[in-house]
Amino acid sequence: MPELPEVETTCRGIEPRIKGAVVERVIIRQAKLRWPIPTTLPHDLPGQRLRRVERRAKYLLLQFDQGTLILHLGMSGSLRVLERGSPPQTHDHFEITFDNNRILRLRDPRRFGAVLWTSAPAADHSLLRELGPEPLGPDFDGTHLHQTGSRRRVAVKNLIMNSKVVVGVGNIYASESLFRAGIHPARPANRISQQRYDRLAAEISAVLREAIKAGGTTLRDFQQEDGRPGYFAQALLIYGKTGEPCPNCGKPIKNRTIGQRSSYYCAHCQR
DNA sequence: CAAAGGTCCTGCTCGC
DNA sequence: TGCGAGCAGGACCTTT
Repeated sequence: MPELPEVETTCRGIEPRIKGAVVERVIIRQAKLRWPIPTTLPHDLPGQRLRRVERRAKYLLLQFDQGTLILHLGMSGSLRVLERGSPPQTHDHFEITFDNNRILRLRDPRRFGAVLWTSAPAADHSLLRELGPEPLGPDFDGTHLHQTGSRRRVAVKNLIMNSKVVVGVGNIYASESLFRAGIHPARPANRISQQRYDRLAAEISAVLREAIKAGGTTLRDFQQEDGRPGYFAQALLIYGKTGEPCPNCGKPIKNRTIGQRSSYYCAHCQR
């Protein structure tokens, strides 16, 4: 799925093409996503102007006159902006047609994504209220990780993938940042020094920034709003490279399951 | 049959 | 014993 860089790429891609436009029509083809898409949207959204497009964690927030549409891409979702008349395909579940003849269309084969509506401030929504800091924002650093990690015994990989600790770090970038920081993914969170957490925080921010620059990582489903893939897959150092030589020491890259997720690491370089 | 980029929810364990 | 925080596992769904 879309991790933070893919959602940010989508956010930046769709914003200039639909911001300021007025909704003409809303179609729900498949309401059964993670939660049902509110059936009131086709009635309530037309006539409202799209004021802002923002990202918080992996949620996209489309702020209209009367409230905010909260979108999540789940594991396999993507959003595209197409011209009016463009025919929908399989797994195209939801779309908004705007008065500038553009369609914002959600595709999500696995249907782990979500489309929700709130008329209150989006930050107060139950899905957003308890989220940790943005990894590219001012409240995220090694001290934050060190403090949160100090009372937990979970593997550090689980710590940084916990959205209450820091948002936006998914399975790919967790492996990448831990490799770059030289920290073993299974190391207990309470057995890592402040100094090493400083390094880890810096690597998390750096790898996310680099991935955003490349338009995200496409392994299979992800596409940018114009249909192109993301190009950061070529820059991955460790993710998905089981058995290949470590780019640092040459020893074979290992793979094991940590917290029910596949984890890639070099047993020699990461301690 | 297993695994794939997410994350909420439930129910258990642990320590005070 | 009770409580809250932390934690593991299950659930959701389709495609390869």
